Amino acid sequence: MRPQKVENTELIQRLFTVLRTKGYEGASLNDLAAASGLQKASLYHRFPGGKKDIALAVLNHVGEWTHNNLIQVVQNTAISHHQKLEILLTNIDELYNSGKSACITQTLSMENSGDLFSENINKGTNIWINCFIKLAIEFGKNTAEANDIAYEVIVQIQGSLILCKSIQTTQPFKNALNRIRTLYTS
Amino acid sequence: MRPQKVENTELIQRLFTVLRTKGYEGASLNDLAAASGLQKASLYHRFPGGKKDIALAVLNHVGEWTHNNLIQVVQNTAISHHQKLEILLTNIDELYNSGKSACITQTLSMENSGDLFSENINKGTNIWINCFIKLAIEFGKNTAEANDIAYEVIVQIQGSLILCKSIQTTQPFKNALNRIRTLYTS
DNA sequence: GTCTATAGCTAGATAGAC
DNA sequence: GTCTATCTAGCTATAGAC
Repeated sequence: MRPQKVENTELIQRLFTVLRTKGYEGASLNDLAAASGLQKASLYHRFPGGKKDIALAVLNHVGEWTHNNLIQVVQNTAISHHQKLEILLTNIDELYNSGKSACITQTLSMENSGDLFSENINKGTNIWINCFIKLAIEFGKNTAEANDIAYEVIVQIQGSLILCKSIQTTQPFKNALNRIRTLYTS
Repeated sequence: MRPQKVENTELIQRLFTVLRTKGYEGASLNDLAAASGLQKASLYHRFPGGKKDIALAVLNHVGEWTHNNLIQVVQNTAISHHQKLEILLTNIDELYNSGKSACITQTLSMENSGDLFSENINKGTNIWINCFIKLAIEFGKNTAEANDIAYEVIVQIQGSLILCKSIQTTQPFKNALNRIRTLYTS
């Protein structure tokens, strides 16, 4: 076989960037091809199902990120829950570029594209929530409190990202991360 | 002149519904025409600038809603600030269909469409924020507190709407409205 | 003011050479 | 595995009758 022009992880990373900024309908195959460094037809070779497959691969990639950067941190028995919280906040800050980048969940949840990915997004969101519940339990919260905290974490992240884009500053996202810390430590 | 087949406010209301659910790129002129009850060419007569004009008219309509349902309530000298808060919460609940409908700000802020509407969205968001600041002042908060509360209101609304769509329940939005009440009354 | 018809283009997707 | 060339369908937008 011929050698791959662009390595798989790098390829998906580039496609991820386009989809999170332009959205599913807004990102054309020309956009995706240009950003990926491949031609359209080559993208179809890598993702036979076309644009839908590309988006699913990107969502899958985000799932792996979650596993490596959230789940494994919370499951790590070698560090304290305070350390876990700080690592999670750092990783989330990095994922969203300190508030400069949008969340792929938001850009793939319009009605047209939404039907294609809603199940995927639903599961992904619940994985995040369970992660934050588990951490809250470690902080000594009871089940009801832990649930509330976890949902509030998602609200803070998603809401602040929207606000950052709307008023073009990253301050709300930084505030949100601090608020999340307070949810656990108070 | 011929009579209008669809009255202006009603027309914009219908177009608003399509854009908030499908987004700017996701809503085609065929979609917009079908939902409006007019043909494409008739839409161009009403909105000579095409799709962009339609979206701007919809945003303008939301601006009027804000004026009537938020600003005027806060400026009303005949009612207490507690009453104002409750009326605002009721109106917001209605605007977003108790958490079932998305926010137009979110659906029009992708990169492609975003450049067209970012100034409009920025201004609109700031009007909401100023509204909530003013109310917080009436509740006896100082300037810094009032600012924090106002930004937090936006985060709660936007974040909970995203969460509702992601996990397909409206509970987070209802919780958000209660949390907003607590921000003011505690 | 609304309509049918259509222009001109770009979208997603495929065929086949290398 | 990647490419150029191309297909068809859908898109935004316009022309012109009523």
